[in-house]
Amino acid sequence: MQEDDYLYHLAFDSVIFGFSGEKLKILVLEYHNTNLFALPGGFVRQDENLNDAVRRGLKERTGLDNIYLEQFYTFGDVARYKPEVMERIIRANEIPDQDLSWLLKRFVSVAYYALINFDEVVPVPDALSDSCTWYEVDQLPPLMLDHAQIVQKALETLRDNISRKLVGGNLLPARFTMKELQHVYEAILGEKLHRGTFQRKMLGSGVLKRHEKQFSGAANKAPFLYSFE
Amino acid sequence: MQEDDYLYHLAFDSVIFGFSGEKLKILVLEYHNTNLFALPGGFVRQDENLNDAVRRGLKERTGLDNIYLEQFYTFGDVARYKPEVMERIIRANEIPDQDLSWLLKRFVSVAYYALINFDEVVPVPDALSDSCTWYEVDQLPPLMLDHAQIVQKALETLRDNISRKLVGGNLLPARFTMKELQHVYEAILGEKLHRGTFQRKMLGSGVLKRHEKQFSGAANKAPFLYSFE
DNA sequence: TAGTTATTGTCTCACTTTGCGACAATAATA
DNA sequence: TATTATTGTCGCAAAGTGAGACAATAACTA
Repeated sequence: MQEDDYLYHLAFDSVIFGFSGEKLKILVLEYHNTNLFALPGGFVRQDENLNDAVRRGLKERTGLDNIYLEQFYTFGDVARYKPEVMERIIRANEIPDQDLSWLLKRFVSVAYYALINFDEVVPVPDALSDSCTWYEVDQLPPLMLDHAQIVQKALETLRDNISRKLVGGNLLPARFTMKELQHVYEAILGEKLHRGTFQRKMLGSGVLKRHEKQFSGAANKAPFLYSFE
Repeated sequence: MQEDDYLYHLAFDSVIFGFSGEKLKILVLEYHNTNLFALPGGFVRQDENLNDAVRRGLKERTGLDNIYLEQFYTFGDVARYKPEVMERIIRANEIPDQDLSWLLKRFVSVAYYALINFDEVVPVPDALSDSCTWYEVDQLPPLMLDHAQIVQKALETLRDNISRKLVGGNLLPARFTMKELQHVYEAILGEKLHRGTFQRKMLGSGVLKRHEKQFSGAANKAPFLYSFE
């Protein structure tokens, strides 16, 4: 990690959403020996597209390519510049001698949210972190800097987009039941939806393909499986 | 304009919308002796919030404070880095000796759109430009770098937001007729709207206050004036 | 002064969308 | 064969939307 490899003053942060146990979750890093929690993020190489840098970061944390990804806001307040926090992280890691002063400068951060299939992922911490772990969005640890605000805005944007873009399926496996899809919507919107109305609207949208039934072994009618497109 | 005053690699661009003659227009700069057209933009000072930098830029171009302003995307492709363009602008201006090499580096640009009342503004070019002029959005001159793409995305975002945020009034004087408001919507959406339906929806939203009538001198029923909130 | 004209505010009517309950179908169990 | 929980779908009422119609009206015309 050298000074000249990256664009000064510019970072990115990713709010990586997953869905499990009927709850919406995001990935959070914990830095070594600091008790600091943060969103996965990174820096942009001199010769790298911003979007590609974010995809590179996602690949490193999740192992996945081809993730649904959307940029939603760029955070550029002076108040988010707290060099003592970065210093604490660097110190705690006893990084070998090199010029890290560029890391102590002010950063503007471009924020993205990603939607991934929880089951496909084994999260990997970055070099400075002990862990990369799923947290329910309403039970997050205290996040450093303005990362709680970033999560908040990601959630708002996701809520605005969920009905307009039919994007909820990215949080599920390739095939899923209507009930599972409804649970995703309910977790994102934070409210119960009417079963009949939900099913009617989804089927009416024309983007769902119906497949064979899923026989779960339960003593009741088996649901169809669906996929998008 | 010194190197250390500004954040490296970071710029902003503003798509400033106005409405006149039933057309949607934006402000475009033309640089001295270059035949280059560009969006108004600028750089962020070391001790300045990103949003404040954009407001500073708007104030300089339009003279207005308290502008309706929204960040909509950050453009960070490597392809938008074309040092020869910036070099051409600098050369054409015969700027006195100082270190301008930072201007020749790659920039990531945060884009905003603003909505202003056309009649309140006398556009002011910046130091490098001959003019700052209104252009109809569908009759723009060829814009440098990726600025045409930025305008396109601004328009899409504005279209998405117009119905959700009741934001159209920012393009009109404090008091306006229902017909004028409808023309704003039609210009943004690019389609004709039904008069009765539009009026019903606007009045039903509850955010319009009705004032005295406007007697234009025409041989017909005079319309009411409205304001927002 | 009375008729004319263009525009405005509102209404009606049909059609679509949405919220919500109900009912038959069905997979496994008793 | 009856029972139970869940699913797919339907029906109905309420709300929202698109499009035409009509009376009201400001100024002009004869």
